[in-house]
Amino acid sequence: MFSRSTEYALRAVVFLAKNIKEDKRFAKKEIAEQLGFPEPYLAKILQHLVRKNIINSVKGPNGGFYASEETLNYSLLDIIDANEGLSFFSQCGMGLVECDHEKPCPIHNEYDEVRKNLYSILSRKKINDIINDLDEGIAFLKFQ
Amino acid sequence: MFSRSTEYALRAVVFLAKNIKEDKRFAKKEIAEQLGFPEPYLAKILQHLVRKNIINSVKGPNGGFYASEETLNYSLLDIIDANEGLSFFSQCGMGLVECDHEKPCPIHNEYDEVRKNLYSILSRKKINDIINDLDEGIAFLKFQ
DNA sequence: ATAAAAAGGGACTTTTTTGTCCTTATTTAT
DNA sequence: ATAAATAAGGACAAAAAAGTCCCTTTTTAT
Repeated sequence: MFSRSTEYALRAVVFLAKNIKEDKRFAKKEIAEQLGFPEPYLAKILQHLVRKNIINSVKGPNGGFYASEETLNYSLLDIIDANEGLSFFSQCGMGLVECDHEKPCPIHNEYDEVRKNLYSILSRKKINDIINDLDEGIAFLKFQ
Repeated sequence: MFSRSTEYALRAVVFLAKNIKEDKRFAKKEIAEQLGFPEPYLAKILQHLVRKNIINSVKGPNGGFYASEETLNYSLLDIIDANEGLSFFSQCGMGLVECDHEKPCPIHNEYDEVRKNLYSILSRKKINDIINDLDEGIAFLKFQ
């Protein structure tokens, strides 16, 4: 549904948020190993998330990436937006440029409903909620 | 949401179905012009749809591509399936291999609901329904 | 001050998707 | 039979996405 970089970003943010208590910085190498992602590519994605203020980083020895309280307050939609934008939620399902409520394409209304639903789910769900679900054993995320 | 080739396929099938009454074969050139698609690439997609029996073709003078009564009975999901398969509807939103109802990832349930909804919409909606919507002026599809 | 450990950033490579070109096979009309 | 019009199909090219490499900057510990 979303691009691979967005998936990497989602999982990396959740990983960092899950370890927020440790008060520790995670080197890209460690994150890449834990999540099984290609390290240099992950580095790009992490850097991007830092520039967007979703996570934080410190250079130098004992430096690395980490989540802050702010991180916990971002929604999944914020992370998707930071990575690939939100055009997904407005583009016509048949690839038409001219397709809107006035002149809907044959699947406009159905798509719109689905997308609005997804949008609302993703914007309501904060990183914090996900951490809670993981802690309570309602959700699972196998790192490695 | 779906790949560009899938969008091309959807629109090409609707175009042919809309002109089913004409009892005419449309050369790839004509279809490409009407829809504004790159002709050789569209040709590939049309050939593929023919192999999947979704549309028909005849070689030689006065040959071309055309929709049959069978075409009208295919659903949008059938066309998506013919083009890119249905992995979209089973893949985890966070890119996890191990994610199912037993061990759901943090967004599994929400995604699942959205996808099931979309799946049911797309499998119910037949090409015939789309043609009816277009004829009745409920939906619009600007060719060219 | 210096060395080492980290992120930052740019250029490059590979893979996938999209798009093009050219030749072959088939069909029709003459 | 032959020529022309068409789809079929394979090889190639360009663009986009994913992934890699290497050098620079910053920070920390000594």
